[in-house]
Amino acid sequence: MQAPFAPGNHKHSCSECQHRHLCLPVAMDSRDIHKLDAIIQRSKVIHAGEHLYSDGENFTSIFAVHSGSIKTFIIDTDGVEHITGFYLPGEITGFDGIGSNSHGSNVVAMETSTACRIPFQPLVELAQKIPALQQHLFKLMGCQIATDFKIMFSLGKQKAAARIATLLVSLSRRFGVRNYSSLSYRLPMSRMDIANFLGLTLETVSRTFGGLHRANIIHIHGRDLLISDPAQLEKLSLTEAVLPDHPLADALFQHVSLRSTPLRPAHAIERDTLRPQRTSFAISAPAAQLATANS
Amino acid sequence: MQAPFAPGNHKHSCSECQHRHLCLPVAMDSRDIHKLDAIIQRSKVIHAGEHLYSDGENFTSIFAVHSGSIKTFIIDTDGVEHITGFYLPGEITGFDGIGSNSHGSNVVAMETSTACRIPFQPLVELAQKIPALQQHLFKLMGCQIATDFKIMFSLGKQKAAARIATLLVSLSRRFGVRNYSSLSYRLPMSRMDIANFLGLTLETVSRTFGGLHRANIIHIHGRDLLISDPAQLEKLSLTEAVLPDHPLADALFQHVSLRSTPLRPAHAIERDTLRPQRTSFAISAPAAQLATANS
DNA sequence: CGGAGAGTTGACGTGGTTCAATAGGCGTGG
DNA sequence: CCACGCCTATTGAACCACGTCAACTCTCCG
Repeated sequence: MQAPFAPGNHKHSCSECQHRHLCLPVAMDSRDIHKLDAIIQRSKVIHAGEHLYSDGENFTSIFAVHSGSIKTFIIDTDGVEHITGFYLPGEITGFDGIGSNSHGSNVVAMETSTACRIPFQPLVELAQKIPALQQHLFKLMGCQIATDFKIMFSLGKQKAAARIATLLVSLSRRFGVRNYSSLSYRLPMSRMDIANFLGLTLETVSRTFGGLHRANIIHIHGRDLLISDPAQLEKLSLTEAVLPDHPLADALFQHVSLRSTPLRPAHAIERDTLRPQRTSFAISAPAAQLATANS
Repeated sequence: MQAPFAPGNHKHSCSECQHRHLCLPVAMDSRDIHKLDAIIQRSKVIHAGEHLYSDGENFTSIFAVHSGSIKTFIIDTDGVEHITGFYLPGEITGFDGIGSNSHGSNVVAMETSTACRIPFQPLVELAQKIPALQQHLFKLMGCQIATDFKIMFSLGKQKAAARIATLLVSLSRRFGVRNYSSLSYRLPMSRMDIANFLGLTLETVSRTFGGLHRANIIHIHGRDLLISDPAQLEKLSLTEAVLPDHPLADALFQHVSLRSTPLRPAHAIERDTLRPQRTSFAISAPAAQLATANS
């Protein structure tokens, strides 16, 4: 299922890439970028469910998402999967394999995507000559670690609603940086993937979305999301737990909602406010500043 | 509470350090190590509860534990702490600050410890000249990321008993690599810290220890631990969840244990088998191979 | 000995899981 | 165009692993 990379197949230069302000090229001036181009292998299209690399493979490369979206996950001895991250265009993954020289994780596309393969050894040798590139690689990995710490906090301390709010806010910021709407986007992943990543079940995710919808914080229809109260969502994402006497508790929690508002069915939302926004976030748009940490 | 570092205070060389085979020096031959010595600031003693650095401080350095043990944690907006890792002698922490140039986490000593402060910018400049050092830094950060993925799995998917088994096995391996007993050691951290790190409560940790004790997998008395059935512990640490019909379920779970063995009190263990082993793991012992990923 | 902090144990509540049934989305084929 | 199947998502109800609250005990240390 592998090897979607045509070696030496770089029709496009990193200097023209729409994600050059988010990805590796930020660390390099124009005359150095062609050295990067000489290393990087631009990928063919990768369809939903196809692997970029798999658990146990030798570590040779890191990967930059070019379009679409991917997820990374590890598999335990029983074959249980756990998703460790979602990556959007311009974000880089695969660093976890450096330490042991073999990947301990898997990367698969969540939708039709493209990714750039960056052989690590040549990259490291280039970084040896270009201090700014070395520095940037350290920064990228540092960001990954800082992000992982936040995810750990979420998994360890936050309640379901806060975990989901955290994820939505993270996606919101990252879409925003990419010049997409930060308040209205299409979730790249299924409920199942969200649940897996957040350490919840699909049902809990579904119910929590319902609660956030009822509380008028978000409007969600399938994977189409509209954040109608970003301030409240942000607030939720920062809390450890929502106390039962919180003004939103009625709408947010199952145990309370049963004895409260009968509430319209979740699918009765105004589709017209949502649909026009439904641009597939796949490609295009000139990028902005340096990416904030992913998720 | 800060600045325990006397600048230029390096009485000892990294080349004589007992952790040179685990720490930064592994990447360098003897003639390069003095360059490291010129950068590194060996610390004064840091007592339990004292900070190496705190949330919000400018990022300037990473830290290597020299003796004792430390924990890193982040603090959310409500002041809730979440421990993100425990570090033993020879292990390095602080990488999370690289990306944003300011620390997003805190490091405090769990017992009287010493640590080496490694200013990052000089280190990076040194790495620019010494490829093996650059490579090793990438490896260290890669290991941290791979480790974080495993912790995420634990927090997201494993039940209390499996999380605790995972932690104990991790400590076991890391003590083993440092030439301490891997089957009998003293926990460097409190029940509260374990609970916090694993996303549990102190009470659940206590009960789970009790269960593992009753199942004769471990013997624990306060912080003194004896792993009497390493194979079972390892097995537990690999499972997502222990099924109710598992042979050990009787001893492991509260809900079952209530209707099962009345069990002797936890403190009725043979203290003589435990106490002689109770060497504070603080210092000494020539180290072995390259450290496996921490936790 | 006495007081404080750490750890254990019990009883009970609850957030989230589990199992199960139902509903919507979408491609295929008639 | 609708019918059908398949997959994803929603909703409901019962259960349980863990959290919460509250004693109580042990250990350490002055």
